[in-house]
Amino acid sequence: MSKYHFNNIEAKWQKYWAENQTFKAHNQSDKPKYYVLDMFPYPSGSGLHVGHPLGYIASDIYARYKRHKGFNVLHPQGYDSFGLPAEQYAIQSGQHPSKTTKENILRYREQLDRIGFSFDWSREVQTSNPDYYKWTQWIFIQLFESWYCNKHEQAFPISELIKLFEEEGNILINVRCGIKLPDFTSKSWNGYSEEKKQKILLNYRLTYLAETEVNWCPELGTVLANDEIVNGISERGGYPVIRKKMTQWSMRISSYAERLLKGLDKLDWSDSIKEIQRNWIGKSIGASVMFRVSNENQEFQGATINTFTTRPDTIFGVTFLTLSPEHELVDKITTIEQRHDVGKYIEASAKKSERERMADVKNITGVFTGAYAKHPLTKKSIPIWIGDYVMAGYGTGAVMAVPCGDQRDHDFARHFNIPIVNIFEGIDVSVEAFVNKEETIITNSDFINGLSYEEATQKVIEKLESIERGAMEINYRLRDAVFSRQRYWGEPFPVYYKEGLPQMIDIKHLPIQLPEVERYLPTKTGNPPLGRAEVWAWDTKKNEVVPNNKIDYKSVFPLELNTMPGWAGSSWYMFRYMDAHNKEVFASKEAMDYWENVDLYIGGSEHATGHLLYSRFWVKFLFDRGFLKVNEPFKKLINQGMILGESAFVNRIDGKNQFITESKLGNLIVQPIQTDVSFVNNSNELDIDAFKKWRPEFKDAKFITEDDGTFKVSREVEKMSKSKYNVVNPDDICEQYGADSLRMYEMFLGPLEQAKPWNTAGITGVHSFLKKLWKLYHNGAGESFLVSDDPATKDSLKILHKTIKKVEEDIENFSFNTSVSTFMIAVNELRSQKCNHKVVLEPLLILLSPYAPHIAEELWNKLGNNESISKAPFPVFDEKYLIENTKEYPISFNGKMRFTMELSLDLSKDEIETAVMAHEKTKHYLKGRKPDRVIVVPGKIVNIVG
RNA sequence: GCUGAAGUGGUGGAAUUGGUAGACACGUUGGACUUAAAAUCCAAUGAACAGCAAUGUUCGUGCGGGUUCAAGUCCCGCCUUCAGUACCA
Repeated sequence: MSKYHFNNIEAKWQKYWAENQTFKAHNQSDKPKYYVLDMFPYPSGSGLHVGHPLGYIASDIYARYKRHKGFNVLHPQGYDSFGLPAEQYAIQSGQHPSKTTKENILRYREQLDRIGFSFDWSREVQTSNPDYYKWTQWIFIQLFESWYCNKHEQAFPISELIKLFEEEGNILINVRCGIKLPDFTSKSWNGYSEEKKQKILLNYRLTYLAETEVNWCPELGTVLANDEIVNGISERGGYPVIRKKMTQWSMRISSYAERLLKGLDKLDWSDSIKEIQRNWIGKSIGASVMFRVSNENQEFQGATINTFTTRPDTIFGVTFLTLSPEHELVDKITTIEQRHDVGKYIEASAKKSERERMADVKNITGVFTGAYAKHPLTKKSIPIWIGDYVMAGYGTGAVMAVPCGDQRDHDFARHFNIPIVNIFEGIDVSVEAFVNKEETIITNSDFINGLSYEEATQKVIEKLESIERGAMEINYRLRDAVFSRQRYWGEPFPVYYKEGLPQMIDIKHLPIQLPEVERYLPTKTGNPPLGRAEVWAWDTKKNEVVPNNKIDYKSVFPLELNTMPGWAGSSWYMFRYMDAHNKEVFASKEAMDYWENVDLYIGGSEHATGHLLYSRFWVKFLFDRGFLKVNEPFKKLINQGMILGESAFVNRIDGKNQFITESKLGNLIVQPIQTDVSFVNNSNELDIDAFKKWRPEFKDAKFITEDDGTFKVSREVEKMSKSKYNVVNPDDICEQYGADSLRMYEMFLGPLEQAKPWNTAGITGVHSFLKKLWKLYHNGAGESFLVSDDPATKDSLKILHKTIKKVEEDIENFSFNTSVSTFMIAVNELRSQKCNHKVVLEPLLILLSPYAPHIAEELWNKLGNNESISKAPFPVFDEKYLIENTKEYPISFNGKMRFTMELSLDLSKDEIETAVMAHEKTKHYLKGRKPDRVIVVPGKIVNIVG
């Protein structure tokens, strides 16, 4: 038992940590608190590959470091266990998603345990667990029971809104909510039926049921949120997405747009991720401008088209209006002559999928409505067009077109021969629009002639406000988030329907558990899978879920058939860890007061516009309603980069079952066949026999090899994925090299936030470092433990303190990669000094233990310590060991470095100069010349010029 | 198009923030040990030129300029790659 048997050591300490609950966090402590969190994984069927633990290793290093630094550290882990893949698998296999999920979680746990994380598993959460989603449902109800007041920039209980309606109607409230509903007085409110009141209230609630245009994915049979679509196709599966009108639950995240934007300034997140969120929220300041319709159709004379513009200064350049095809007034204002063309155009554009519309950007299409509107300032009549370059979802779905100042308006005007009016001094706009607002001088524009963009904008807004035809307005790109999914494996809504109106189930009766279904597909009538459940009705007398055949619409009502999206459970889980088993509340006040929010959050940047935005929204809402003390979930965020795989390809000669080695490819036409990377060694040589056995069609394949008989593959770096056969399993690495090697190597690969390719061959470097470390604590042959109590040499102490300083700085800066190098250098130097002194070797283990906890625990134990190394305080850096009397000064001539010279540190500037000029080598380089001047930067450099 | 990040040996990547570019590791080559392999250890390794040699000289951080005694690092102008986003008015 003297060699470095990492497998035994690692198993031993993992067992020890579990049995002693070494990493259990307590909700009370004299120590300062620190909360380190990973984005919890979705437990997929393929298990973990070496890329997944990267962020977990980083957070584990930091958590362990903080413990050494005397913090009470909360470092939990759990599973985001609702989601599409388990359900897709259930559809194919008929197996219940909960079964698959449970199996996958077990497998994940095994894999995670093997890497030696310091998670407090007693706080584990699973979003698909009813004890957990009870509170997801509870939050949903709270959102339903709340409205947002812009005046106070805060959410309030809906009961207060009802009180306001009873007292003053909704006229002022609408202004405060930014909602456009017919006004009513308190008197008429009080006279409304209960049903009408409920319908009105739905327009104010923070989660609401509404017919909205949604992204429908026919292949997946569900709607998708904007962030679940990439390039017009679904993020999962890559299926086409079309626009469809459906009644859906939505979250009024748009109410929080301004606060979500402002809150970013105070967060310690990377600039890039903040910028992504800022762009996604997409604030633009401009004005609304109203145009009255004035067509011959008497009935709609006086209808008003509201437009949004960021360039009010260009208002005198307006020559037409464009409405989106979906605009509500299109139908009303179109003249009888134009009705046919308009109808055809709308039909055609509705058929286009999101993707086609995007691909079609260069094609200018549109149609004239026949109607005209009056310009609010010039009173001129301008035509109203329809064009699908105007989006229904942004602004008001209508634009005032200024062809001289906007390229799209310009293109449209030229295509349809609409006049272009120039309002820019000294600019030619006949070929393209002039869009540089900073250099604008306005002309041809009545009272704003000669003004700059800012001045003109302000004057125009003032004018429009005075004649009540517009106002300053702020618009956000951020849309309300669709919250319904037509799927089985998600949180059921705590909602039943009475007379077509949604009713919340009292929170006393939560959770509403997912019902059993026979199959996981939509019903024949197109209802979601929950439509197949036979026990899915709500009995308002018994307050429980009962069979559907009991529905009488008097006391038993049908339940909601949709389920919640994946981001529901992940939007608040960071608070559940604080008090994971609480049955009364989602987490106790004491626990939340103590832990506050996450100090350090580590996860991928792909969640920038999804999870990271939604959870900020929910936290702000829970804060408003007094359920939370904090209004941001994550103080500091680190986005770890992806670890990529190195795929291998064998090249098949076109049309033949014959493969050719890399170097002989020449100009041959070949098809690269992706092959399993386990058949390929470090020199890119293919194991031909393994490859032949892999697939029956390759059994008789012929191989044109290199001259030495080997066959070389082509390689390419891409995402690690089962379908690319380039997955490396962390279990295999642990088996062969140990978890400590895996942990250190993942850190060593490169900067945490950067994407980098995995190369198993390189792991021997850190692995042999650990072996050398082991030998440092044993006698030369690595036979017996040998650490001396003698005082250490000055040089050894210097190495130790250099290492303390560097490692501490590195961890604080999350430069874990350079720390690993620091350890390697330290161990090499200590070995060359034959250092075996406890005073040096003991602190070294504490430094190393966040990175390689198992070997550190083992050696720590061998040094005679009975407690886990994780309880040891971080070594204190002492500068006195690094102070030197002399220093190597670089001496350069004309900026070119020539040699170094050892000089005493207490020399003055002049003394250094004298010493340098007297040096033999200086004379050699000067070759008798006299220098123009000598520059001495004390402590740094001497430069001789001339 | 817009926004953000980044370009350094054969490879992954260092560089105290303006001060000896290429740390550390992989790979490669040579050597030691061994019957052999594995393991381990040692040495060399940016390029070019000169020299038997120690060594020396020149070039070198995407490209072109600039500031400075001194630039991978700062400034100006480009190029390329990656990521996010997009008829957003």
